[in-house]
Amino acid sequence: MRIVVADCTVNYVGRLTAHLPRATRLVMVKADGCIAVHADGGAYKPLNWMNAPNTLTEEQGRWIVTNTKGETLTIDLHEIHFETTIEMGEDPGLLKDGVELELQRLLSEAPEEIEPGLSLIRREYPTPIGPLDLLCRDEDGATVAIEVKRRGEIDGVEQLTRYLEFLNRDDRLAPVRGIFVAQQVKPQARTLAVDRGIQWVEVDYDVLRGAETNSLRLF
Amino acid sequence: MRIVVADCTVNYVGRLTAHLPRATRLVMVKADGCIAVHADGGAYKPLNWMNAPNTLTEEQGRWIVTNTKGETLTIDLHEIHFETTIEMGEDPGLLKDGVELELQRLLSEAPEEIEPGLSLIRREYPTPIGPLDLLCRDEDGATVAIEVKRRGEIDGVEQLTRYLEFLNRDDRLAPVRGIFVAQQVKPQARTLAVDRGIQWVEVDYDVLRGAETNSLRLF
DNA sequence: AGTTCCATGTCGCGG
DNA sequence: CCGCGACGTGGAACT
Repeated sequence: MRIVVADCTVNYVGRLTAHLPRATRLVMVKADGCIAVHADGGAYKPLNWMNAPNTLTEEQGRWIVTNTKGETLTIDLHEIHFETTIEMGEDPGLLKDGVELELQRLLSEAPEEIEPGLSLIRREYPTPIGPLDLLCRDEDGATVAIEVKRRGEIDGVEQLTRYLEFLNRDDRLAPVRGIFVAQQVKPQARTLAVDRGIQWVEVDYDVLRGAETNSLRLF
Repeated sequence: MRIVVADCTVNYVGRLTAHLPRATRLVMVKADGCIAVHADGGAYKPLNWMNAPNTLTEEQGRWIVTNTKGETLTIDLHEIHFETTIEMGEDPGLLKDGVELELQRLLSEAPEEIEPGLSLIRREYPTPIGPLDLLCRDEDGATVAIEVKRRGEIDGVEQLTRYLEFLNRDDRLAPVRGIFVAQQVKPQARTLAVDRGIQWVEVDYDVLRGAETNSLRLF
């Protein structure tokens, strides 16, 4: 990794046009070739950047970075305050736990947390427009399509609507009703869901994990 | 800005749980207090981070960063290879040009570029599911709902469809027809729009800017 | 390569 | 501060 702190002017021309007036900033060049220009504030996002793969051309005090999509990042280095290059080696990578897939797994093991009497038919039920998160049966034997999100927004309701349209054409399943499940369902998503005749349910991640722990304790 | 290159182990507990095994990485602490841990690859996004505002506690070889939401980032620094602190001063900020809002503004000032005879009723017209970009009246006095995108894709057509559903329930406005406007309308979006009885129009950003310049020249 | 969809999304604006 | 939508969204998984 190469680190340069310098007074610089930056211009980006590509999906939009952006300009950075002269100031002191950190320019970071990673081993994969990606470049980021950071100010001393403003969260982790750089002011300007160019992802790999790209081509870096170094002229007299000017770096020109281009990619295959015809985007260009030009960095004029007026005065370099500091520069170093450090060998870091491969990174073993990040381990994550607690994202949407995990929520789906927990719910597939405890569908009654969504609605009493609900039982799982299949997780990731395949349809021509993609897999439905959970296909269930309710206590009356009717089919229920469930879309799981961490945060429930309008997009998710649209997605479930498309699944329902398709599933209701299958005579072996129809009529199918939908439940939109999320840790938090946004007001607009609620409005749209109700308008479409879709129920929405909020679930608590910690409660679900607790439920799992409890059921494991039974063994 | 403080820059530390070190062998480190990192743990994040918050919206999810994440763990980084020991390896050499760059730790960046900005003036506003935000912290980012970068590997030597993987685009501009850090492996782990904590935005400002937060509290950094430094113990013996261990940094503990917490924020008001109860999230915690723990960085164990096993061996520091390099460290420096640099004063950068305020950044004058980024100047952008060519994004959606600008396009919407230009069109609100020249709706006839979308369709001859069109006049603006209101920009950002409020509806229960969000603001409609432009509400207009055509030369016959009929209401027209307009959704503006930089790149016209299916999502945008879906969005306009939802607005039309709601607007057409309002007797003071109905019947309302829709026009989908973008610099470029993708084939799939065109198909869906036509299928829904929605017109689509491509506009040229440079022409719109030219139109603005011309109208300014009249004064 | 193109498409779809998640994300500790982040960011900015308006209520 | 919350809600909402754009973003040079980025990035990964899958076709």
